[in-house]
Amino acid sequence: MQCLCEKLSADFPELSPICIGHLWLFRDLPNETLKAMSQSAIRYRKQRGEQIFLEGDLAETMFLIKGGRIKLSKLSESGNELILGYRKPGDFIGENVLTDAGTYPCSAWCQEETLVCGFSRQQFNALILEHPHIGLQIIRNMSERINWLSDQVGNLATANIEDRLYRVLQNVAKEHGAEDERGYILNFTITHEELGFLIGAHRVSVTRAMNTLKHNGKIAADGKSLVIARIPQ
Amino acid sequence: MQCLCEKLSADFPELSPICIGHLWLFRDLPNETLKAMSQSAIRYRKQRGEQIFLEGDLAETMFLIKGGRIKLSKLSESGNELILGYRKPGDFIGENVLTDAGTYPCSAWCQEETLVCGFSRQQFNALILEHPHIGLQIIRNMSERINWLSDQVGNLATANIEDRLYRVLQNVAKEHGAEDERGYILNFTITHEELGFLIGAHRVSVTRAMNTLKHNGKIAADGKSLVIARIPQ
DNA sequence: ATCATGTTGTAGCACCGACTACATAACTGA
DNA sequence: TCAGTTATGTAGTCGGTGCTACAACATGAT
Repeated sequence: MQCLCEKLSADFPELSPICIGHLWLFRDLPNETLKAMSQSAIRYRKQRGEQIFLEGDLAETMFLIKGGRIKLSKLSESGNELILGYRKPGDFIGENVLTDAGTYPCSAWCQEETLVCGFSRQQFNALILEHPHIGLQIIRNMSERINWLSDQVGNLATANIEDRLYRVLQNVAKEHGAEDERGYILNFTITHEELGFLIGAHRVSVTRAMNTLKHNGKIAADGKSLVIARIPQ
Repeated sequence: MQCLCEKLSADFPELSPICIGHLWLFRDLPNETLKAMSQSAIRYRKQRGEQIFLEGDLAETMFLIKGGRIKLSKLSESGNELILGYRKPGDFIGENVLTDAGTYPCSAWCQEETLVCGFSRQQFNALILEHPHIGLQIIRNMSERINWLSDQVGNLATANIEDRLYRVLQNVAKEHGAEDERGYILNFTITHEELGFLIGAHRVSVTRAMNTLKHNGKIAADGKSLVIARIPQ
């Protein structure tokens, strides 16, 4: 079938196979429904550094990430940036369009060139009511997010920066990286400053902690990638 | 219609009107479906201090809270308890039954006498597929939870204990307490130790912070309740 | 009453980590 | 190739908070 994504994504490096247009869950839908649906969605193709939405914006659209990587962050009242996590192709962001409150609780920034597929509240509502499988998919996705956030809360509550850093690196690598016998491979760069925003620590402290982690063999640089050793058990 | 909840809840103090048995979204369902559904669910009535499930348990059941209050907590690797939040009647817990991983990311403890309604993964799946409205309801609920957790992450990342405490108190009171012209009223007791688990701080530090908050007029004791002043703007 | 248990208040020491400041890479684009 | 920018490394000071220890209550059971 005809999906707008395909036109936009002609030269796009890696693309998620998950698409409202040809999602497996739509296999058995009549063609014209599919077409209507996939064409009613708004597509955005954005460059690194651009935003999808900002914390506090009226939440009127939710998005499915087709390709790229998106950073969810918010501002702490001390004015510092605070990273809530990264989202990858196949993930949904901005699901709280359905909440009454109706503003995004965080901002979404593109870390790389990114392709997303947006749905309005009404479209989204209708979509779920008509195709409950999508609801299930979203629930699973949100559940992962809750797990991650719970983990983060656990992390942040333990004082030690070194441990916090190690665990966050593991989580990020587990979710977004590859894996081999040495451990998880994180193959996109995160600056120390960003890591600081992620674990709520000062940049300088991150640098220190990174060095001791390297020194203790818990992490290792491999060209541009970072190898995070699994916890030996 | 006949709902098991009613039998169990004969003498229960306050009960959530939300019930799979007579949820508004079921209004227009045929009576026998309703009956079958509400009777297939497992009901638990538990006392203060009992658990619904434990972190790491195989996640096979999700629950709708009918009455009472449930504390979600986990153990940090330092072995400390860490409270992720409280859930009230009408909320869902254990939604990650749908995740592949399949273990609960946290434990659920009853803070008071509590009545819950449990559904197996299969029941839950079927329920959502047949009645997508329930899916929507759950998505809304999870979205609130994500907001709370995001907020918590923000809180924990800002170093200052006093601010952390104040904000957590506000959030808890906003969600679970009453409200009058003085501010939010928290009418169930949380010990300083619990507050410590909630903000990831030492009990002694909580006591200190509570006193300065009282001294600065940000909070005030009113018998057994706690009045949390709104931020004046 | 008495005891046991749980909660809150207070003090002092030690230490982690925020912060500032500056040096040294590494990268980017003319 | 050079300058401008961004990322990383290192040092020293200082405040916040963890931790231990103990005292003062409160509550409830026997």
